[in-house]
Amino acid sequence: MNSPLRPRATGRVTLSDVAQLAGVSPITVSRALRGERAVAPDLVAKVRAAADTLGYVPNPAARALASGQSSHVAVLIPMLSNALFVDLLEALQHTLRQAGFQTLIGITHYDPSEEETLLREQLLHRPAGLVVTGLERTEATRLLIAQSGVPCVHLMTTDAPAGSHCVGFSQRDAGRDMARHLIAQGYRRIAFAAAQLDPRTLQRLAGWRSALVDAGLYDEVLEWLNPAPSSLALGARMFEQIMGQTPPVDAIFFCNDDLAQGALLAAMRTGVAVPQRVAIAGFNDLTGSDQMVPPLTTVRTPRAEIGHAAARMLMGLMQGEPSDSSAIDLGYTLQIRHST
Amino acid sequence: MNSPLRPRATGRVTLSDVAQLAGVSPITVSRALRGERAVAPDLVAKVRAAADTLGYVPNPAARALASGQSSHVAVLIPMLSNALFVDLLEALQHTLRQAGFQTLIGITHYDPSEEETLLREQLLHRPAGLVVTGLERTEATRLLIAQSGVPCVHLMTTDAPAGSHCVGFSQRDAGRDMARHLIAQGYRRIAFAAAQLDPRTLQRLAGWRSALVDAGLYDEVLEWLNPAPSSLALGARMFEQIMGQTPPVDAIFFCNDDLAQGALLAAMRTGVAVPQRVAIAGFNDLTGSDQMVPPLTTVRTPRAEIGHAAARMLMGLMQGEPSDSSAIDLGYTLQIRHST
DNA sequence: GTGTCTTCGGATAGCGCTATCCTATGAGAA
DNA sequence: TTCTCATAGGATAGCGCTATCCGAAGACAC
Repeated sequence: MNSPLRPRATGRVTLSDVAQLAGVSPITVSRALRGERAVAPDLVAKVRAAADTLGYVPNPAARALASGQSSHVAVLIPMLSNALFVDLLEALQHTLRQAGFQTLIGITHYDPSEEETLLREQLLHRPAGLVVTGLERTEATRLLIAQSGVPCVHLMTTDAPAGSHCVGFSQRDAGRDMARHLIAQGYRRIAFAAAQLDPRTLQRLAGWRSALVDAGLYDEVLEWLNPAPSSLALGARMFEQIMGQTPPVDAIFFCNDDLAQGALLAAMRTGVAVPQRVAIAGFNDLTGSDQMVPPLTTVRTPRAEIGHAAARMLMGLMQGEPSDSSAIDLGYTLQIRHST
Repeated sequence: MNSPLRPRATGRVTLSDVAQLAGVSPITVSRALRGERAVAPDLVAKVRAAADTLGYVPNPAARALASGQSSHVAVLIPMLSNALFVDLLEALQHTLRQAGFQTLIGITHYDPSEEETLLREQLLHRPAGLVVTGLERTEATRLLIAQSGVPCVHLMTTDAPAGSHCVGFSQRDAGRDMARHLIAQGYRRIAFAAAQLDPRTLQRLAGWRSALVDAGLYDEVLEWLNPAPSSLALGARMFEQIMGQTPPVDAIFFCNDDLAQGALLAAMRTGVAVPQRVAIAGFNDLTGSDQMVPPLTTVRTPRAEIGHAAARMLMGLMQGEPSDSSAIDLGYTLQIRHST
């Protein structure tokens, strides 16, 4: 009596097997298992039991083909060598995985055209959801996202344009608050040193600038902007350049901890006393910043929380939860240590 | 005349559209595009042209369903917060992407049972290939890999069991060579400090041990093993513990750069002269190690090369390239700097 | 009792591709 | 000439699931 009708070519347990065992039609099994439509409770139980006995697992490819939608979520982030995004990604993936979604990671290297390429590739796979970083992208990319109809969440920002969804915090406010902290500490020539110059960095710059302008301390020669990628080595180099400036700066706010750590090490090498001669502040509170000598003052950003929140928000959108546009602001905290 | 037969529900360009335009049957299009079987050159050209005009892109789900195989490669690595694996992954993904494969990343957190769970999940998606880290895993995992029939490459190791494929270098030899370097430098009480205690760390330990035994310098109290995850903070803590030991050690070989960097910072905080009072060596040559004060002596490991080689090897296997078992040894280089 | 509406199980028909078998054609051997 | 046999295109039949339409059965009002 063992399924004389179906030789079952691939050897895998299919929906029909479960249906046969449970004594219902395949479509009922599909519905019972997905909870897609009302199915009588006793039938659901019977189907579940049958699925368990047979060890049934749905075939994602078949599901994707029939429904026109995969269980993939494409995530586009600038870099994995930035610990910030690693933490974010782990949180995101963790939450999505529990709901049965696979995470596909694309690394844009801060390049909008690379982002566009990656997005096109990912869209072919009809992802169920999309997570992108920031708001700056090519017009074509924006259009692709909009026209694809795939729910999309933007990371690391809070100013959502109409119809879009964000999770992050205000980079600008964070930059301003750190600058204010330095001003409150009595520093008067506070440089801002940045690399990569991605949009979020520039927002921090804007925040720093507004604080300095408000305090009447702004001077454009205090802006040190370098488009090269961030690294400890670059931080060290920039530190040495900035220290050569006259009149001398008494504090440097680096746009991220990598640069700040490099600067701290350079200070040590060259015997510059921190924070006596010059104060140093960073951004992100990466691992190790608390271990520096002296421990680095920085801005703690809620990376894991952003990841979790983004995942939850996306899952809401994917379930068709209506929501015109929304932004979740998860804030930040100044982490004052001894380098300022 | 515009395809009166096919209302084309989804609106996407399908294989049949291309077939119609090219004036051949769908299966011929499939074959021409994949190069799966001999197709007349002029037909191939015609099909290619038709596909280009229509902007045809294959549907991965349909392909996966029909062929029973997806274009995914599952990659299981222990951690993304370890820069080593980030570099590896980027290289791997880069090479695989060019060949049209999607990379699905699973993070095991150095936990064999988590690896098993992840593998089961991934196998449901019938990946075309599999990349795993190291050789240590549960028996069930090993069996799953073997029975799945999915081509698999093992990273970061060179001693391949029969029928398996590896890309890496000899962790043991690298550990031994660093120990020998320290011995040659005149150090006599050389500690080995390790965290996480994953198999690769233990192989480095074995290498260190053999070098010390050979030199008659081995003493088991020189082994400092801590199962906690590696971090700068832990490196600092271990450094302080080790420095309290009598008779005093004159060199410490840390199993990775995170610990070593933490130790270097701790040395600076506590005013311990490196390398005069104690030499410090690390492993992996992570970014920043050259920026430390003093610059860290370490072992440069070919992470990106391993990623590329693994991708190429896997693609060979996926194309059915016969190969009983193989191992690619990409070596390592001692990176001698001023901390020793 | 009849009509309307809701609820829930099933039949049917694909989703877009590939595996497999089949057939037409022409080359080469006997 | 006749019989292989290799070559290359096509017809057919799914892969395993879900969308969609249908209809039976019960609830409720009039």
